[in-house]
Amino acid sequence: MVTIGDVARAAGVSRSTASYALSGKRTISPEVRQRVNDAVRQLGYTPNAGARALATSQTMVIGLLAQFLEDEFAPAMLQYMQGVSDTARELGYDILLVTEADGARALRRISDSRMVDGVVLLNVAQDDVRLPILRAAPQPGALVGLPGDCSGLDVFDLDFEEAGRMMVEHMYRLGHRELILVSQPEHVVERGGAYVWRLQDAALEQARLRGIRLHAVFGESRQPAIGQTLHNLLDTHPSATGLLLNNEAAAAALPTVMHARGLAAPADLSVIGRYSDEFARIFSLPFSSIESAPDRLGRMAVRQLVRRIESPEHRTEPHVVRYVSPELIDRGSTGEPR
Amino acid sequence: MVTIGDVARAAGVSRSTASYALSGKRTISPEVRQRVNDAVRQLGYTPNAGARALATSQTMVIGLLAQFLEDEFAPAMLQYMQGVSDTARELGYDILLVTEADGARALRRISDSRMVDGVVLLNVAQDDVRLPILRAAPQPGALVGLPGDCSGLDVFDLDFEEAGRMMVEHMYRLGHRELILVSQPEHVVERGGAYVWRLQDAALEQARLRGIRLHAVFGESRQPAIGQTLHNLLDTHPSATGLLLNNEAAAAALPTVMHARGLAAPADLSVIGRYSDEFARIFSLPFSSIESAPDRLGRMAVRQLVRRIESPEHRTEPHVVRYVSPELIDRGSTGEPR
DNA sequence: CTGAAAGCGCTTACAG
DNA sequence: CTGAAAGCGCTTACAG
Repeated sequence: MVTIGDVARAAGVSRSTASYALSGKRTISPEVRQRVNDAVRQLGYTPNAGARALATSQTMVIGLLAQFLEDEFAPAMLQYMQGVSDTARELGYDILLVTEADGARALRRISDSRMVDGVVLLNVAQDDVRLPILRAAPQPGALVGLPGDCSGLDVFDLDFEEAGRMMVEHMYRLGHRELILVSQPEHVVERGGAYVWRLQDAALEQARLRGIRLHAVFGESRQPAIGQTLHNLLDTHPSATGLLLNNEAAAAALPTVMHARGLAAPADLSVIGRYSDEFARIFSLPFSSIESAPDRLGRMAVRQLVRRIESPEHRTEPHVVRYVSPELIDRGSTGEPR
Repeated sequence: MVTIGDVARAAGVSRSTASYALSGKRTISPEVRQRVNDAVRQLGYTPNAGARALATSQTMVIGLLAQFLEDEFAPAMLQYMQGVSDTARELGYDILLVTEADGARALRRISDSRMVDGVVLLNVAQDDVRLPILRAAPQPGALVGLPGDCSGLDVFDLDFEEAGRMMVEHMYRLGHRELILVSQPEHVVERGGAYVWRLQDAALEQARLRGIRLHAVFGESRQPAIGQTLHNLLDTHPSATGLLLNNEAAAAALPTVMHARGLAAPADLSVIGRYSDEFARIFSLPFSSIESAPDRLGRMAVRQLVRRIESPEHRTEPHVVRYVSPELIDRGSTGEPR
């Protein structure tokens, strides 16, 4: 391989001068700079990443810990990953993707071996076993998803409480007085998926305030089970006039279920989901929804992470917990109760 | 950070002995080995990846080049990525995920800087601009998807020709004589997505052999456009009794379309798709389908790549082009024509 | 404005 | 069975 020594020789300068000419970290005479640049182009020189990492203690790589959990809706994950990956590249970083089931072990491995300058965690649980490891790590970390204890880490998440209130309030204003809320599977709750109960508790509280009957249930994340569950719910609560979905699989299944029952939204049933616009487009979901903004959350997490990585001042700044405000995208699926 | 020097000091041996004790590359007395292992545990030593890479010219990282193209169905991509990622980890490798739009540039960057020991390319096109770069690279490469020129690379793909023949032949045997084939969008063809015409051409040829009328069209990869296209097709060819889908979005849209038209499979229309079983489960697609085996293809690509990376003999072995034989998974959506 | 040298943390011939 | 030393390819104080 061609090294900086080769470049230096070709340009007739020392290795240090070649290095400085490339980094711009000290003033170099224009002629020398030109000779070095020419040599680089001619020889096709690219710095060896491992050597540079060893010398600078910077890898220019960000670790992305994603878990593909059986009971969560995999396609939704992809959008977070894209937001993280695209933003990282814009800022000059590559992504080390880790999908190991044992996230704690994986995190320790990439952190201890100094493969990464920082870490983004997806699928963060209430009492996530990866957090103590990340806090003790020399690299900064950013989370997408709210854990019970946010100390020592930057946290980004949708404001699920506000999302729950917003769903209920929106229906309330339209005149609805009995609603059904379908959340993610109970497994997700048991595993500590806080967003499930954050939205649900807030929705229940808001319903209580408004005198609304709200039937809150956990639904499967797979077809066709979730479709059957939706049928059962509509059978069991015939007087409910609105449906709230904090469950992508349920949203994807609902069109077929409504078709089968001869229901139209909003004429027969008002519907609000919670998913990304991209998701809505791919699956042509005709329901108004709270935007979950996965790309934006991934982007925010990386931005903050890189800020901490690159500047000592930011490194020691207090950590942030930042909520993305939910936004209701109107796709015309809500109206007055039938 | 704790280095092998710290370990050596704690164990009372030289750094080289500590290194050998850990690698097992020469015989070490049991007591010394024990002392070294104890020191490692006590100090929490993990080798620095950059330093090791510099010394060994091995990074234990595999590059994964994936492109999220507007006109392809993103969720399908995730399954290839999982197959690659899981297999890599099993074999001791991490994944550098690159999703840059300019794949050629990205490939040159990670290859030239020696960030990876090998590369897996997804979304390979007929005349893929990344291939010449990969052939010239010092690292071996494996492709998922068949390009026009396979020289110098290991290639893995579903046998789309056989898949096309199989779809037609299956319908023929059931008595069908007029079929519709919906492929991916024409953009995909123009970009060089060979699998589209490989399946289509083979299907057309088989139809010709069997005296079947086959209407082959390109369909959108997005909702609701693809739904409308399906409606139009069924309107235009009322005497067609079978539908073949080489288009995930079409498969996802079809249940709703059939519902809207009051059609049932296979009573009114026989249907065969081409997608993964995982995909079928997530979206509850009730159609028989040719298994596209993304996890298996990702797995095969990584296995072969690692074989080349790790052994000089395999390194120089002739390259392989390996097709996964299509398998028809019967979900009961085909029968005699109405 | 430039060069010689040390050092990052490993591995691995070379010597004993 | 073990140690001292060289070297992987960079960067960056230290000197001039």
